[in-house]
Amino acid sequence: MTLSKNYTPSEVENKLYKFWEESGFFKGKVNPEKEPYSIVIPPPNVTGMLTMGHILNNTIQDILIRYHRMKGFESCWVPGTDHASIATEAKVTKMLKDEGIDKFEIGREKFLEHAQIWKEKYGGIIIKQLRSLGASCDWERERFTMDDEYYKSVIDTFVDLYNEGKIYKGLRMVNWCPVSKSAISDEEVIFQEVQGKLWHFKYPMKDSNEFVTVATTRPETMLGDTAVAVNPEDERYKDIVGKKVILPIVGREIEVIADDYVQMEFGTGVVKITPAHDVNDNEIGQRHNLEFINILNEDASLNRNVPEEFIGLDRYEARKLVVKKFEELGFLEKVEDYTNKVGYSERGNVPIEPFMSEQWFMKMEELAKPAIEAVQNGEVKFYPQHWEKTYFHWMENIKDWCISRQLWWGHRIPVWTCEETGEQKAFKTNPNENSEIQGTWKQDEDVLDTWASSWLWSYAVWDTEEERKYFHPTNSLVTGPDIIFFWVARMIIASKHFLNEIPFENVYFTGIIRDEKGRKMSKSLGNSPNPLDVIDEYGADALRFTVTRLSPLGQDILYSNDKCELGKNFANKIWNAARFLLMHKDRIGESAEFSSIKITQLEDKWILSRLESTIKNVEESIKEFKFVDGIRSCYEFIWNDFCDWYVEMIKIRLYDEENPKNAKEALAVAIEVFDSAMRILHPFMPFITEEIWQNIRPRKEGESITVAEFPAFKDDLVEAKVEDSMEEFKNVITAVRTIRGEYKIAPSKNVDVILKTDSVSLKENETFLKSLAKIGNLTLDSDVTKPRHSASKFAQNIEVFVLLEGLIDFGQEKEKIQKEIDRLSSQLKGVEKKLANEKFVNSAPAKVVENERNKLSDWTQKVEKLKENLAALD
RNA sequence: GGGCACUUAGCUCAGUUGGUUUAGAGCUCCUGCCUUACAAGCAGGAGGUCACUGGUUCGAGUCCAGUAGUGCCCA
Repeated sequence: MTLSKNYTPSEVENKLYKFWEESGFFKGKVNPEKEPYSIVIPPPNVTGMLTMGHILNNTIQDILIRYHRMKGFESCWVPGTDHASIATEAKVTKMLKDEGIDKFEIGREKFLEHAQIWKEKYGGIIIKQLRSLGASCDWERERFTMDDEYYKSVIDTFVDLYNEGKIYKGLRMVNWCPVSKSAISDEEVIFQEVQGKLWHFKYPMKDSNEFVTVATTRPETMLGDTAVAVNPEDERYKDIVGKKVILPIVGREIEVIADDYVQMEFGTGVVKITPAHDVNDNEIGQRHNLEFINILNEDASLNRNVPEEFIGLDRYEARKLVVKKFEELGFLEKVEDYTNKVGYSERGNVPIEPFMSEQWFMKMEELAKPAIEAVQNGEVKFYPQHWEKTYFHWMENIKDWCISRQLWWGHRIPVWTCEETGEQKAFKTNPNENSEIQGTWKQDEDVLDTWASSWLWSYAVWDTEEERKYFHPTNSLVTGPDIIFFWVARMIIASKHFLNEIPFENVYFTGIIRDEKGRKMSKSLGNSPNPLDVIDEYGADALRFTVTRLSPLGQDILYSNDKCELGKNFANKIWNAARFLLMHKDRIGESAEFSSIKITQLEDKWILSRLESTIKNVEESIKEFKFVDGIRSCYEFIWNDFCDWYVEMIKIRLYDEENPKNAKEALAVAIEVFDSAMRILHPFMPFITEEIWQNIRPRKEGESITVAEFPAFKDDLVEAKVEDSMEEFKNVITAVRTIRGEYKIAPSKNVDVILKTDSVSLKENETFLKSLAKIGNLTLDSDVTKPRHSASKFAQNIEVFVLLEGLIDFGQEKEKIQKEIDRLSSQLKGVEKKLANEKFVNSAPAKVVENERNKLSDWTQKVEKLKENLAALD
């Protein structure tokens, strides 16, 4: 068979993925014969598209799952998406609006129908996109957080917690998103620095000509002020505490109160208090029994609790008008530029409003305890471990969770109120359809926070109880640290509370993919490449290789498309190595049977030894989640060991016309090794390894590398002596090549070389030396003096002399030798100093001291020889 | 204000429990090569007082403290 000179990923990737999926290699089922290995995907937003973040995240999951599949685990990777209440509802609302349909006019039922249609049509694109990355998910298990079964689990969970008394309704201050007209969680509020103003307003004292000056960044909220506060320690204001102030514009009398919260240094030391529209003011309001005046509608326009002319104004219009009024009244003292941090709604991308509203809350403190322990005692391990600190800090200061959202798309809160009796109760099924339950019941209008559904993900995705028991706890979760609170912590809480099991043993937190300048990738910056375009251009394997290679444990990644060259070049290198083997196979005919070959050649022993070390490295790296090390190890083995050295060495045997057996055996070993290399690399680069694996040897119909055995580490094949001999060999060749380079000897021209050594191994491998270093006459002699017309170099302790009659530049040669003498001498001083230090000799391990002694004798000898060589040039 | 991380070659990063000659890769750069797998390649080379200052130690890129800078999280 002939392969094209360059690897073309597009020609193989789709074809292979189709083959894998149709063959059902990715399916996981309960199999008592095998140990399970399971992963649940962090469900991407159903409205989402594949981003570079997903690429990194899912590549790592795929490495884990493919590796364990090959190791013989019953592996199962469950894919799916979440329903993303706010994001989806916003999209559907907008779509309807564009069609001239108002959400509220059509009502809840109709809206949900539209949403469902939208989801079927446009949702979950990302799941299809993951296939082009090579992700080996069990696609038949694709889950959605609003699937019937899953929906039921979420509702059941709510009802159970409700009945345990863990859920309550309360009037609280929440983060209100005026765009989605819903509460959002603390975690969905993004603080951004904003260049704003600090307005200084004068409030007149009642029955006096005095004023107090307050500073604010949000003038419109003054319409809801119900107090003015000073610090009780503040001497300046001691006498006004308890007095009344007339709130300008509104005309309300409000009191001056004293509270520790007020910072004397900030502004004038007097602050306005708006208990219904500021978190801190809210607390003060509670402490001082202040009136809570809500001045906002759900869309952040002003409601009827403000003077006539403000009613219905947008909050920012109202701000302008308030400032204008103060100016007119002469109560605007000054305006300063001021930078402050404003909370923005992650979804609506507008400033949020602290807003008093009736919401459902979950009591978290008790629930969190077992989840804290699970991480403390190592049941759940974090990689990198330092994220534990963040986890503990949040968990130990956990606040009650606002789980209601004023939306329709989601799990509707199953709390019902009896119209006749007013009784409130949670039901797992509609009480109106249950003849045993009396009365007419009306269900709560709100839906649950999306995370209150995805927190069951680790265990609610399994089909049956039997399956869950087999696959759960899952083995590893791979996710971003940005959702450590949203999701990771809550999954641990849910799983511990409901099953008394951990949801996963390991959590691997990926880094964040940034652009070359270190900026986060975002739509607005336009610095976020479309992964599908990257895959088209470079291939999925190249992209996988690149993100893995650039992604040390827990570190952010500075990514740019051109870095995929690295992976593309590697893929091409592998491709050509395979091509090389196949070309020789065509020429030579069938190779020998590997198992029948007696391995005697140095390079064969060496490559087999290196292969084993590589297997060991890769396995350890996967175990420790150090994927960079694993892929680096593969890269070095294939490129440096196999291609640069091994292939070059076996060429001599492959072209051995006199003894065809040599060629067949060499090819057999090479193919055996390469076959293993493909299997080791497969979890990282699935496509190219499959394509080559299929071609390198005859395979049966339907056989696949995805379910082939991962090479088992065989300790006895690691041979230190062989590796040492090979190092010596490589060093000699490099020394000759370096001299050739220094003296600009044409690559086609042979040189004569003398090696001052009695190395048996070198003697045995003379042919290779000659071939790889382009040597004409080669002499190995332990008892030789430097020929005058030669350049010399040390290869370890072997002196290498390259005879350069007529070419040698004595001046240059002397300079080089002198430089080397100087360098070694200074090194020697350090060693001598160490060895002269009694403390060192006494307290350092014997091995280390021994090492230093060896250095001393080696280098001393070398320096002597160099001096001799130098003298010989005079 | 509190916490977490990071700082090693021009760039992106490795560097295991402190001890392996000269702190390693890749990219970039320089030199020479279309050598019968690969120019997306081959061979060779240059390039670093490991952010700074102290400390612990016989010995520090590695451990500790402080300083500076960068990034993120929380308030």
